Amino acid sequence: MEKLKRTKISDLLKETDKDKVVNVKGWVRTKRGNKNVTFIALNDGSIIHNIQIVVEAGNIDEQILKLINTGACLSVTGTLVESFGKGQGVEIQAKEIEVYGQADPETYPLQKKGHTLEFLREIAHLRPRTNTFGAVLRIRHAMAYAIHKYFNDNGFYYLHTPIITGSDAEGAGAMFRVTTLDMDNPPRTENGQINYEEDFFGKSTNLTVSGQLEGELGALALSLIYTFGPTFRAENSNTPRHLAEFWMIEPEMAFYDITDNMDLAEDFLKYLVNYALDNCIDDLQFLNKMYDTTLIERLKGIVETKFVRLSYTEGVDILMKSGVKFEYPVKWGCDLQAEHERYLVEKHFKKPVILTDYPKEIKAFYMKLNDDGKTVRAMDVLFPNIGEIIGGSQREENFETLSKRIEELNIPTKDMWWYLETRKFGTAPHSGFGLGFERLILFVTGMLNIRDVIPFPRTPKNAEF
RNA sequence: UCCUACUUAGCUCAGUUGGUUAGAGCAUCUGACUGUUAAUCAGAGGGUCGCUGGUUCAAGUCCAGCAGUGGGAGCCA
Repeated sequence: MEKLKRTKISDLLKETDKDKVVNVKGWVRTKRGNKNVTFIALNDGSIIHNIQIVVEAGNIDEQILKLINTGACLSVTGTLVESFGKGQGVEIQAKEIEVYGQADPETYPLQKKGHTLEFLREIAHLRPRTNTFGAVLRIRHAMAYAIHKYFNDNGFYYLHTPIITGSDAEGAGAMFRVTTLDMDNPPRTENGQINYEEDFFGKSTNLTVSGQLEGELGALALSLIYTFGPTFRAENSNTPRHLAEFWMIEPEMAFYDITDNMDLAEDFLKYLVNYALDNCIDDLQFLNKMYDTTLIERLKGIVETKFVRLSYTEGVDILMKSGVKFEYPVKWGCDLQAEHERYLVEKHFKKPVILTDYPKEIKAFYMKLNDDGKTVRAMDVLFPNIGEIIGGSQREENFETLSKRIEELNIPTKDMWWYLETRKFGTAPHSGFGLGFERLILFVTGMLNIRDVIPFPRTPKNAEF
């Protein structure tokens, strides 16, 4: 007899052709019933919904039924029928069940009842089997796909920037060292320093903190590029918004000024949120019901709202006139604190805000200096609840101005000669920004902790899974 | 890294002024129930009270140190 092919539950629930024999495989969410009939809710991760398996007494060996508990993996063959129970449209009348893997109910940690997200973090190897993580991971996938689709459809090329980098002056934070030297007995130079000339690359290397500098090289050849890859920061940050390993999207565009850059960022974010609403509504509805009943409303709001665009100077003005007593007092030149950003986004405007033209002292060396000589063409996109979701700028394309900034900030140029050469040979106005992928997923899912929107979070003191 | 709160059964949590045998709900196990919807009902088992030390006749409870986790801050995406 020909082997019956497995049908995904997502397809079965759409099936209109009833009374046919199908095979379904998945993991048991709940089992209940009496001595005449047993009901099994089966989920295969293809969709948030389960399919109900109905086992009439006598159809399946009782010994096999006994092996089936929450968490067990089954292959079920049976007839797809319209359900005459209330909770579902269709169900499967089981004819044959093979138990692929049992799950001992005494030790299997996932119960039918809800768990706290903190507990689920301790069992990151099993949490994808929960409704919540299934929904988050499917949305995460959809967003990754939508990012590639958006850029591809708009003429951007996907540039793969290196994970291992030889420059340690990218200025975005502390780095993880990459080495093959024997840490117990490293080679030394004459004055006792570790001799990285004997290391794998013949120099000291680290994991990247940003693909931007290499991204600029790509943009100054292909015009429109983006990167989408893992990024590493060895900062001892313990917050619900930071990871030591996270994914970042960094478009870089030749011939874009700061306004073009803002237009792109706004259009891009709206496209992604809209994509989630169009393609992930089942999962969003689940999250909306279980975690945040204003989620879908808020997502729709983002798509329809025009983001506020405001200079740093205007922002400081609003904060000073607000009469609010902040823990950190505001004055022109200070870096804006979380409380300041939150006031502007959540209290004053109640919508996303793009802040521009920050004082040069509080921003990175590569940002283009404005004519006033005091501010740079930076732009931060601030979202409600999340804070800074995008940071970007028009880049300084003038060789002399850039060299002077690098000198002022005492950045070692030895490892960055290649970056500076782009300003020597056919320099061009260009802009770009970085979007933290997990922060986007936080916003789209309504989750509150960044550790719950990446399958295997890397944070200080945590690399178990 | 700083501030702050928390850590008691598999999970979520009570636990009074320091005082006899540390409780509940859910989960698990056993049984009942003719179609259930995180089924229901009855019964049973289940604890090194985060770790180390201290105070005391007596510590889950008070004190100190350490660890882990949550929240806030800084760094940023």
